[in-house]
Amino acid sequence: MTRYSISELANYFNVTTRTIRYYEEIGLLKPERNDSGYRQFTKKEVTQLQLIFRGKKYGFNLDEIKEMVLLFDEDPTGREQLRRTIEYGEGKISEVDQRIHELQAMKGEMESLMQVFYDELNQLEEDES
Amino acid sequence: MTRYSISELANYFNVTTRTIRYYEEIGLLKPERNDSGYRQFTKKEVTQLQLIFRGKKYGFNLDEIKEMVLLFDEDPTGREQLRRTIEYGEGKISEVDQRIHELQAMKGEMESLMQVFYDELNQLEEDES
DNA sequence: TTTAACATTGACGTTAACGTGAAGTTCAAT
DNA sequence: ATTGAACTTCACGTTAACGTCAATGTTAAA
Repeated sequence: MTRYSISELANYFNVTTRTIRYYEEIGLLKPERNDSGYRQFTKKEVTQLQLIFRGKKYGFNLDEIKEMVLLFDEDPTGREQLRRTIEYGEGKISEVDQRIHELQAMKGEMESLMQVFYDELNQLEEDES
Repeated sequence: MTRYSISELANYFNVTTRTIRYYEEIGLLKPERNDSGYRQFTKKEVTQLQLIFRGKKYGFNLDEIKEMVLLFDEDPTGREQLRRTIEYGEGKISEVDQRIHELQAMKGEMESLMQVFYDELNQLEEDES
């Protein structure tokens, strides 16, 4: 199994090592250590970091992201636990869906604001002829 | 023309008056004042605040939002200025579009992560019969 | 006309998300 | 064996985006 050092990951994700250490500090990651105390990252942490940076980019804060990461980290055992996990996960997915819709609304708004400028420009070009 | 007080707007947008004052501090708003120095908000500021809160919700910081607000605030006069404004605006719109796509990707990823839980639950229900 | 609810400007406090040394340890290469 | 790069853990510093007083002025209603 491939192991990565902290600076390899920092380079890959274009962040500093401090950022990754901070994520461990607040419980977002729990990488293994080797005999001398160095962090050993695996594919699992890479996946988690991907989720983290995606989430950050779209306005979720680290506390919300933590909930998501932990959700997909533990395996819920037992029907009831599974059902709760699924319910929570569906809630998060519909939150994302909500954001998509509002972003689309925002885009529409910006486009209609732009329309004013388009009209003005057309007016100017017409006057020229 | 209808005028609004600072607390009317704060109530409407569900923020504190401090927030709105802060937005004026950093140049996001420039409301008129009456004789006694009270801020007088009009429809213009309402529109700007709408843009601000939308933007914030979707990961833009106040500096980026400031650029957008100022963009739709000034009337660019002259062909060249107008063209540059349109070009900039289109860039911003495609940034929003980009975010929409990535959010959709995120949603897809979360759904496939959930699939694992669905399968496990089905497995458990089957075992029961 | 006084009282309560609003407004104003400072100005210092707070929190999230890191930045930035310092002081020491480990490892790979010369 | 030594050097330099990369790692470790403190621990204090920084910035954005407000929160939270304090001291004072304004206004509408009783």
